[in-house]
Amino acid sequence: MRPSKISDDKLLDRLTGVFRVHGFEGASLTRLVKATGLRRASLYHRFPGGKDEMAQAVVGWVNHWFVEHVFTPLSGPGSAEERVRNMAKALSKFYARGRKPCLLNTLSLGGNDNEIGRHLRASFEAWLENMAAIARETGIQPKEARRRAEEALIGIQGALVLARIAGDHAPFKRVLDRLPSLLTDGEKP
Amino acid sequence: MRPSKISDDKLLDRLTGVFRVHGFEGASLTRLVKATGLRRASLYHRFPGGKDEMAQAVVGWVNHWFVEHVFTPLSGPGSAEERVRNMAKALSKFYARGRKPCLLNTLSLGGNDNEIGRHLRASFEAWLENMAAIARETGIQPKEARRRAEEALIGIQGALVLARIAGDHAPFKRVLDRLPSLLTDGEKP
DNA sequence: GTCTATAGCTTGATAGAC
DNA sequence: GTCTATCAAGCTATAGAC
Repeated sequence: MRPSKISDDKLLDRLTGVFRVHGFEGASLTRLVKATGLRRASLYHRFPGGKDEMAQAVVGWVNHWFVEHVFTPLSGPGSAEERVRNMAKALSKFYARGRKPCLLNTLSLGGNDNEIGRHLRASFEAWLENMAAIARETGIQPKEARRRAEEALIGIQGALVLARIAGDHAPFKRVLDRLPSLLTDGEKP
Repeated sequence: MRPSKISDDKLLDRLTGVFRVHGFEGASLTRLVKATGLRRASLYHRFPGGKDEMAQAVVGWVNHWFVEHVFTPLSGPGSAEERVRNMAKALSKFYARGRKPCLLNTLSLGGNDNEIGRHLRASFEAWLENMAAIARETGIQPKEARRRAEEALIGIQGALVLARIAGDHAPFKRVLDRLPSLLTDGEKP
């Protein structure tokens, strides 16, 4: 077989870029082709299931990125506060300091009672649980830990929406900066 | 001329329902036709500018709804706390207690450096400013008032995203319940 | 594995009858 | 003001050469 023009990793990265900005319906084959440098038929060779499979691969790829760069460090060595700071750093990178939208948000457009929707929900829940876990670890009661994890996720998602609509990226940074105290302190923030 | 099958108000309400769920690209003429009960050509008779004009009309209509049901009560009679509670009530209705997405979020998909994007930004800014104003009114310093308004908007938008993806509408209610203390108290929440 | 070419459907939009 | 009928352009997907 011929050599690949583009690695799986780079390919998924480019596809992700289109899906996270345009959503599923807006991610036309034409846009995906332009973003990857491959032709239609080549994309279908890599993803025989078509656009659906591309979207699923993208969700899996992003989820894997989160496991590696967000969840794993969160349960690794170092103080709880330090680990949350590392998560915030990773998130800042993934969202380009508020300039790139969240795939979970844009891909869930149009309702998500489908295969992709289930994947999105699972990723979302894993993220929530990982944040709640580190909160519990610092002595916060389970219910309150869950509440704080939800508040963290709400802040992140809300700030990304605000960044996209208003073009103001400062609130996103503010939210990230507050994560350590939100997720590790024993007192109400 | 023949009698209208559907009033302007109801028509815009149905169109809004499609745009807020599917975004601009996902709001196909077929979906708009099904939602309104009108045929393609009839929709074009009402909106000669096509889908673009429909989306703009929807944004204007929602903005008008907010002016009437959210902004005006916010600067009306009653205590500041009471007025914020009324806003929360109106928001709860507009978003169906977290079950309906925000038009500002879904319509801003794909970037908003266009005519509609400018309208979205203006609506968003007006909302922010109206919340900051009531905060200032209760003695909060301008900068802090702005910060609180942003936090309120972040909470609302983030909770709506969480509701859509996770299917959990409790956090949205929690955010609304906290609005009065967030926007009117003199102390940090 | 990538390419050109093409099929078949859906989209946004319009013409013209009533 | 609403309708049927129709168009060109865009869409997803596939066939087959290299």
